[in-house]
Amino acid sequence: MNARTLCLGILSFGDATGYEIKKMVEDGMFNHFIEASYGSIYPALTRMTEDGLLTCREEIQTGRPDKKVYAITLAGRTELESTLSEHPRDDKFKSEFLFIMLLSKNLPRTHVAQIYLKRLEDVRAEYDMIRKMAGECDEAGTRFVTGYGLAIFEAKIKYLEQNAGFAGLDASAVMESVAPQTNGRDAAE
Amino acid sequence: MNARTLCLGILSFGDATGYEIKKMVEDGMFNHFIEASYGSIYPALTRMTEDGLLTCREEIQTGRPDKKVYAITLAGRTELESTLSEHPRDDKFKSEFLFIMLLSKNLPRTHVAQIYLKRLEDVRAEYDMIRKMAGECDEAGTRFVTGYGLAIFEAKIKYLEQNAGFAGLDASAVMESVAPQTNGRDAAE
DNA sequence: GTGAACATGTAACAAGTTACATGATTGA
DNA sequence: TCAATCATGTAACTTGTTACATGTTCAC
Repeated sequence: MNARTLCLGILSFGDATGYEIKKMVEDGMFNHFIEASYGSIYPALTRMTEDGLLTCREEIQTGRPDKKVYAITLAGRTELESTLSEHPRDDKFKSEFLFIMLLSKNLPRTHVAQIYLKRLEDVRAEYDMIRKMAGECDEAGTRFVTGYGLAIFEAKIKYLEQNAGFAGLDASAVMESVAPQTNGRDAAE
Repeated sequence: MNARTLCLGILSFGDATGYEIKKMVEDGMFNHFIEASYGSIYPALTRMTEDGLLTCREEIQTGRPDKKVYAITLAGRTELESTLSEHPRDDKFKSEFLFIMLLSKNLPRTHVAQIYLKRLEDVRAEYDMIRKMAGECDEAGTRFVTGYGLAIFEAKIKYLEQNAGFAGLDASAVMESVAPQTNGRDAAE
């Protein structure tokens, strides 16, 4: 999905600046299945405003650049719906981690174990983030996609925990250190 | 991961042609977490041979272009190990399907249901493919990565089956049609 | 005889990333 | 004082995709 459609879709939920759109795909609700950089967002926004798919109102600020708040137009919604009516392409999944595991027999054991452990931590962290987002969902679409993310990340964590032996780690090494005050994943469900 | 490392990694398992490498990432063991096209594989192979990371022997064939069988050199293995010693980047996951589901409230219901059902079928098909591959794994690395794929795809299928209501589908609509003679996923485990 | 599989390769094109440029404010 | 957050934007670069070019054999 290109940057245009992405911005259009996010703006269909409500007005936003380029900066805010970036935040949403970076640490927001959508981070687990979308990505985009400023270098693709800003040009897309400018271009679509010229094309009449968006309107832009400038909010003057002191001490920092003026905010450009974008809003989707009727033409924009039409365009979005037309794009969305095409069949979605297959999900794209690329994993350097799996590639390394695939070739791990030729790599130093400690290195593999280290990468494995870090990956497990990263996956847990991302899981917790999605979980936090899921708590704030008030709408069917967002609930569905965060639920999907949660389901996949749970499966990843479980698999990594149960197959730690592959990386030469034992069960105790992959146990999650339980945070003392906040209740993590385990207690919350 | 770039096309160079990809080819190097696959060739570390054994000699292969560009065509064969493409097949492996297209319908082989690696298809669920890697992708590459001829346009990136062939130039990478040529370039790396020039760089001394690969050797190439030509097998003359009649009626079709000569086969170029590539083999990794010692320098190639060194290069590969050095690349692999860097920490892997985060997995990349992009889903147009989820994006459509996110925005589905503004889309025709029948269209959403149709896409949902097709996605479920596609995911099941890909699951079955990985499963078939998994049966042929004779080595720890390949077993690990196919197992990982299986775990994720099982989670996807389960989630899609249990949340079919979101797309306005009822339970009977998402039941897998049981093939009469071959035993599918359900019976085999 | 029609399409898929086998087999390699290039060139034009698309798309997005990275790094740079700018600069105030705020919290540790 | 140092890093992060807020805020926008561009240009060079990397990377890979798509489509084209070529041609045989085999199965349906």
